[in-house]
Amino acid sequence: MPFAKALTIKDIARRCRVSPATVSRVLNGFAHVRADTRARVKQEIRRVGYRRNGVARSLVLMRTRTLGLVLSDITNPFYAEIARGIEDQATRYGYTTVLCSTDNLPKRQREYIQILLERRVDGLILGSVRLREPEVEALAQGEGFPVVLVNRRLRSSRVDCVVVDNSGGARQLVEHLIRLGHRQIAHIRGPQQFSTGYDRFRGYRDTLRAHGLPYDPRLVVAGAFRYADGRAAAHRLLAGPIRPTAIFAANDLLALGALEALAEAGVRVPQEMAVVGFDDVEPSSYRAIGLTTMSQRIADMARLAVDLLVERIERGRRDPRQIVLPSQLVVRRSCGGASETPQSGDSAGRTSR
Amino acid sequence: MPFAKALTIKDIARRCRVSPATVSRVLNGFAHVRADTRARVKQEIRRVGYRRNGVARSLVLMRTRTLGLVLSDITNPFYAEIARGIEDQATRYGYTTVLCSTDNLPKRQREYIQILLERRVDGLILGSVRLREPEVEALAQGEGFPVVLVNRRLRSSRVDCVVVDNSGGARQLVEHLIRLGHRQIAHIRGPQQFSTGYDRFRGYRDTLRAHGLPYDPRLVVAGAFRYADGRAAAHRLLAGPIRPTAIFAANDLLALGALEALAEAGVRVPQEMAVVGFDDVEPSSYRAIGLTTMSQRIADMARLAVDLLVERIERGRRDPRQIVLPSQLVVRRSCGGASETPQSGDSAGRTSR
DNA sequence: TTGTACGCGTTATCAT
DNA sequence: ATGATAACGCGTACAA
Repeated sequence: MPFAKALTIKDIARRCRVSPATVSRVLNGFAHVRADTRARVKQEIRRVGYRRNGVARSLVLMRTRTLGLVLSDITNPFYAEIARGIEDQATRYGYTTVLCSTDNLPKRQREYIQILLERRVDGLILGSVRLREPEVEALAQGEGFPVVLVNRRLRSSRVDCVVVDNSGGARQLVEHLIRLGHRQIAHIRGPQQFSTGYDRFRGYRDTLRAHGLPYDPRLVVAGAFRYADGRAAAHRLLAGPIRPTAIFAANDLLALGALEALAEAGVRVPQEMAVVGFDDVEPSSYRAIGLTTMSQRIADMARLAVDLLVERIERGRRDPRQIVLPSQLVVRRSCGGASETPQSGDSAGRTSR
Repeated sequence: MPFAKALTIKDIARRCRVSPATVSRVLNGFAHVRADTRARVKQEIRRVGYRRNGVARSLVLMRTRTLGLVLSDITNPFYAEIARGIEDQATRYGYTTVLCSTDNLPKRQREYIQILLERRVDGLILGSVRLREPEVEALAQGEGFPVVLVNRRLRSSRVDCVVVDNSGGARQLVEHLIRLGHRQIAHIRGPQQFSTGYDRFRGYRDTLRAHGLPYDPRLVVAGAFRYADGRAAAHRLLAGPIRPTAIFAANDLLALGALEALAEAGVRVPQEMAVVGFDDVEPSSYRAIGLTTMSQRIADMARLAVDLLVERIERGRRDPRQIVLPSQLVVRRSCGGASETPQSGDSAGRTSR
C-alpha cells in the first residue's frame, strides 16, 4: 500500500484541456503561458489538491535535493546541535536531510553511505569519520562526489572539512589548569582513531612538555566519548598509582561521567579535584554542574559545512577546503578557577536553548 | 553538478552481452537466470562499482522506503532519543528517515509535511502535533496516508498514536509530593494546545482535588517546555503571592530551568523547595542534578511507532490504533523523598548512554 | 533461460 | 502560446 493513486500532471492536463507540458510550465512558473490558461490550471491544481511527484522530478532532473547526514549518535547533545544546525541551513537551500547514526561503527558508516548513495542524495555530510578513511577519500576525491566532513577531519586534507582547533583548545584548557597551580593533570582521552581524540590528546601532551611538566602515561586513561566511559575512567584514575589534582576529559560527556564517579567516591570538585571538558554542551552550563570547558560555535560549524557542500553540489567547486574554527574557554566552577573570570561561565546568560 | 554520469543497468547489460532485464533479475535475486550468466553479471557489477538508482526504482515501484520524522526540536534530549529509536527501527525495516524540526511552529509543521509528501515518503511520524490538527486528520483519515503520532496525541482518536499515560504520570508525581507532606504544590505547565501539557496539567489539578487540596491558579505558571521557560517560570513563582513548598514542572527541561532559578535565588533543593519533572532525560539522572521525574520507555515508544507505521504501509492496515504506555516514577534527591526508595533513582545504574 | 517493449511522472526539445 | 515526444533508469508482463 504505497503512495496510492495520486493525481498526475496528465490528469490535470486532461481536465483543463491542455497538454502536460503546459501544466508543467505553470507548476514551475515558466513563461509562454497565457494568463487565463495559467489561472485555469492553477485553479484546478489547488481544487483537486494536486501535489507534484518529487521522485519523477528527481529522475529527470538528476538530483534529489536531499543531503545525507552521517554522525555517531544523535542522542549525544553535541551531535544533536550539529544536526539541528545542518537541518536548518539545508532547509534554507531547499534540501531535506536524512539522518544516520553509526555509533562510531565503521561497518555501519559504510552501510549507511552505500544506502544514501543508492538513494541518490546530492551530497554527504560526515561527522563520524576516522583519521584514515580510504573509501571516503575515494568517493570524494576519486569519484568527485560532494562530501563535507564536520567536527572530525581526515589525516589527508583532500576532503572538505569544518572543525574546531582541537589541539589549541586542549592547550588552552591545560594551560588554565597549570596557571591554577596543578602539576598532576590527568587526561581521559578519546579514541585516537578520531581526529578529535587524537588532536586533543596531543594538545594535552605537548602543552605539558612546553611547560616543563613530565608527560606520564599513567595519568592517561581511554574512553569512547560517552558518559559511561568517563565514569569508568575516573574510577580507574582514582584507583591508579598517582592521584592527580586535575582531570582534562576529551569531551563534556566524559567529563560529566567523571564528575559522577568523583561524587560517588566522595571526592570534592573542585577542592580535591579540578575537572575540565570540551564542547560546552547544554548540561555543562547548568549551575549544578558548572563544567569548565571549551565552547564551540556548533551552529556555525554546521552552517559552514552545508555552505561548503552546496557550493560543491550547485557550483561544482572542486578544490578541497579546510575550515578550522576557534574555540573559546568557558570557566566555570569545576576547575576551581571561576573567580578569575567572573563574567564568563555564567549559565544564567544562556537563556534561549 | 548533481549525481553525475552514473552507470546504468543498460551499461552493465551491454558489457555482459545480456539484456537489461537479466541484469535486473540478477540485482534483485530473481530466479530464471543461468548460474554462469548470473556470476558474470555479478562480477561485472562489482568490477565497475555499479550502484542501482533508487530514484528510478522508487518511481516504478511506487515507494521510496523513506519515512518523514517531524518533531519539535532535535536538540531537546527527549526528542533526540525518540529520533534515535525511530531511526534504528526504521533501518531494520529498510527505511531511511528524514528529519524535520518545527520548533512547535504550526506553519513550519505544515510546510515540512508538504515537502515530505511531495518527496513521496511512504509514511509520516509526527511528534509535534497540537490537540487539534484538522489537516493531519484529513491526511491520515481522509486520504488514508500512513501517519503515526508519537508522544503527543490528537483530541480525536482517529489517528494512530503512541504516547505515555501523561495524566497518570502527573498523578503519581503529585501524590508522591503529597505523601511527603507538601500542601502548596506549584505547577509549571506546558502549552495547553499539546496533549502532553494538557494531560499533565489536568493530572495535577485533578489529583489535588482528589486529595482534598485546593486548586489555586496562582500556583500555576506557563512555559513552553524549554529550559529558559522553566527558569523564568520559577522566578515568577518565587516572586508570587504564595510561596509553594514544591514545584511540579511539566517536563524535565522546565524542571532543570527551575533548578537553575532556585540556585540563583539561593533557595535550597529539596530542603526549601522540592522539584519534580517529567521525561527522565539523561541530565536528570546526573548525581549533581538528581531530579525526581517520570521515566518513559522512550525507545519502546519509538519502536512501536515505527511498527504501527510499517504495518500501515506494508500491510495496509486501516483501523486507528492508540497505544498508551505506562511511565515509572523515579525518585531522586530533588524531591527530598529519595530515602523512601533508595534502590531507584540511582544514576549509577545507568551506565550505557 | 533470455529479450523486447512499455510504463512510472516529470522535464526539455522541438515543432507548430 | 501550446502540443507532441523523447528522455530519465528501472521493473515487469509477455514473447521468444
